[in-house]
Parts: sequence; C-alpha cells; structure tokens
Amino acid sequence: METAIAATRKPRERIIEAACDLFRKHGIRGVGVDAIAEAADTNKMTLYRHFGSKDDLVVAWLREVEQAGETAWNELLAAHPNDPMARIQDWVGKAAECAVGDGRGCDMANTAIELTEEGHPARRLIQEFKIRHRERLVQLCRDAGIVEADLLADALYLLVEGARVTRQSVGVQGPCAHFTTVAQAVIRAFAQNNKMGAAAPSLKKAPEKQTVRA
Amino acid sequence: METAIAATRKPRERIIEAACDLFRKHGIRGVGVDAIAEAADTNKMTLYRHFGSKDDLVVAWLREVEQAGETAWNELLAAHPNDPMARIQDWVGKAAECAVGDGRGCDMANTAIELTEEGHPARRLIQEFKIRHRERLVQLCRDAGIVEADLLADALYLLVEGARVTRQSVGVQGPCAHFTTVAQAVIRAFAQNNKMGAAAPSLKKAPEKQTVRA
DNA sequence: TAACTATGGTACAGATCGGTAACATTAGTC
DNA sequence: GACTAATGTTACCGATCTGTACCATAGTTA
Repeated sequence: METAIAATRKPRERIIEAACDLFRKHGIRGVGVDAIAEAADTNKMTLYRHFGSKDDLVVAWLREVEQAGETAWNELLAAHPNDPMARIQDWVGKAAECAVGDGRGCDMANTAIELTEEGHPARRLIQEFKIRHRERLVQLCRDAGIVEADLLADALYLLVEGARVTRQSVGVQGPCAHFTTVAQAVIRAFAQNNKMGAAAPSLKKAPEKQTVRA
Repeated sequence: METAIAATRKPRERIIEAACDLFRKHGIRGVGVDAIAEAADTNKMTLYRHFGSKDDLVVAWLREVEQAGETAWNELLAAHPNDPMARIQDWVGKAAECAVGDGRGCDMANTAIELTEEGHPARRLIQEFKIRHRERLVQLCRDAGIVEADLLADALYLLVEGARVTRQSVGVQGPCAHFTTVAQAVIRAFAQNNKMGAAAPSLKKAPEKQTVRA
C-alpha cells in the first residue's frame, strides 16, 4: 500500500523526503512524527531507529535543504562562466521564483522564527547557512566590479528575504510582486554609482546608528 | 502574590498583556494558555471566560499589535507636519530600531509563518494590516514627490521585512546591520531618478516575469 | 441582608505529542 | 537452510495541551 512515497527506496530516504514535505508545509510544531512516518510509508519505530529524536530529524531535514541550496548555487555559477553580471541577473530571476513559489518562503528562515529556543542545534546550522549565502552574494557583486559589493549584496539579500516572508503574510499580490523590478533598480543604482568614481561617498554617508529600543 | 503583572488592572487587560509578552517571545504554539494565565496572575478559567478559545486570544493579541502600529504611524506623521521627506527618514530610523530590537521581528509576519492553516482568522487580520502598512508607505513616498512611489515603497517594505526576519536567522551582525545605509541609498536612487524626468523609464524597463516554479 | 456578578481554585476530560518496549516479520548473506 | 540485520506492528508511558465542570469566594448593588 505504498501510497505516499514509492517503497523502492530505503526507509531513511523516504522519511527525509516526507519530512521535507510536511515540515515545509506545516512547520515543525505543526506536524508530528507519526504523520511523518505514515507519509513515508513506514512507522514511528523505524523513524526513531534512524533519527534519535524529532530534533535530530529537523537537523537532517535542514541539512537536506542546505545541500539543495549548495547545488543550486553551483549550478548558477556554472551557467554563466566568466560573466558575473549575468550571474547576478540570473540570481535575481531565481530569487523571484523562490519568492513566489509555493508560498512558504525559506525553510531556514521559517525555522529560525519558529524555534525560538536559544541553543537549539538547528539555529547554528541556519545561521551558518545564511552567512555563507551572504558571503557568496558579496563575492558575486565583487566579481561584477561593484565597488560597494557588500552593500549591494546586503540590499539584495534583504530584498529577497523580505519578499519570501511577505509572500506568506500578504500573498503574491503586494510588495513581493515588485521584487524583480526593485532588485534591478537597486543593482542599476549601485552599478551606476560605480562609474561615478570608486570613492562613491554618496552611499556611505550616514554611519550606522543602531539605537536598540527598550 | 501579584508577581508578574500588577493586579490593579482587570484580568482581561493582564491576560492580553501576558499574551503579548509570551506569544512574542515563544510564538503561539510555543506557549500554552496555562502559562499565559499564570503570567497574568490569574487562572485558565478566567481566561476562557474572556476569550472563547486560544485562537480568539491570538486574534485579540494581534489587534493589540495592530493598534500599537496605528499609534506609532500617527505619531510618525504628527512629528513631521508638511515634511514628507523627513517622515521617510524618520520611518527608516524607526524601522531600523524595530529590525534590531529584541530580535523577534514582526509579530504579524511571525504569526503568518507559524499559522499555516489557510482559513485561520488571524491570517485575514495580518494581511489587511500589512496591506494597510504598504499603502501608507506608498502615500508617504507620493507625498515626497517620488515619481515611482509604489516601487520605492515596496523596496523599503521588502528591506525592513527582510531585515526583521534576518535578525532572527543570522543575528544583529549581518545584512540587517546595513539596513539603514541600504535604505537610504535606495531612497536616494529613487529621488535622483526623480530629477531626471517624470518618465523614468530606466526603472521600469523589465516587466515582471513571474515564473512559478514547479 | 439578599441577590447577583466576576473571579479564583481544583479537578478532570479528551486528545495529541514525543519516545520506548517487546515481539513478529522480512530481506540479505554466507 | 541458517544466521543476522533491518523493518513492521502493536501497545504503551508520561507529559502536555485545549477546553470544561463544579464549587468557593469576594465585591457590588438593591
């Protein structure tokens, strides 16, 4: 009766796959291990023999998400050899697809929001993943000759992250519908600022004043 | 033994206040009604006499958040009469404070991510709140004479939304540390584009191509 | 004083959750 | 076929959760 997932693969794979689907759809606290085992066409005991706890399964799931991100990134680089600007444009397109997508945003960000516990093992993984993503974005902008590469990278990072969360709160209509246009405008602004001299004082005028509210 | 919240106010107020604190800190599914009642220095029965269910309490909490947002917005407008550009700048500053803040981002967005159920009563409230926020941002940009006010508004919207979620996944260090700089650069770009003619074709060149991924 | 209302306190129902024990069954391997 | 490792099945434990029943108490008003 292998309804949900073909039984040709081993249970561990099927469990991971079911977890990917269900955790993404309903969040972590929104789905129980019983439901995951059933969707994987197996049972709770086998699940617990492969993953010591639900938290372990969450981490394994996020590692899967992480690896999918690595693959996608490498494909992006390979698709445009020696053309960094095309890479950025392609990244914007891919990011737009993600932002619209199935309406559930970024698994990593969503998990960070849901698991508020300070020392949860997933949090370190999420943070490292996001930091790596940001660094790669900076490298992309640097390769494209953008002077303030870190600023453009952070701008693009914040825009896509905002779009993916906005998709969940207001829907496809709304600000995230303008993500591509806005992103390209920002890229153009930074590239244009590039031609006006390396100093580019106009962008860094205001020092960060981070007043933490009470 | 009124430890948590002064018992001078009526139970309903104390319950709302406790819910504001706990829902924000641990999310909705992360805190039970017992804990809320205890933090409000009352008991579960009184809680259920004022709020028919936990979902009702969630909605009441979000209405409180909503009202706080309205108040903050009106204060922002009143602080800079007839000076729309100062309003935008002030908004950026306030948004930066929110983005850093206590590290738990936007209650509305967080709730939209946590409550995946399609017809949940909180979802409509969240959506309407966010749409209203966006419209006000558009009006702000329009008042400032920005030609493509809707685009700048969406850019700022996405940036702050991204910053508030990024604060939770990578921390204060990282992209959200550059929020203010990026936001001001974007504002400058749009304002500069303003001077170059009302048509401003350079920003709207690419039509939205929203490929939904499989 | 009598009646009414809001609240507190306790116990509990019913369900779900994460996790485990014990045993039966299958698949693979020599 | 015999042995072994992996998996399936069932039942259960203890904890937690939302929500309720029941009654006692305090405050207010007529």
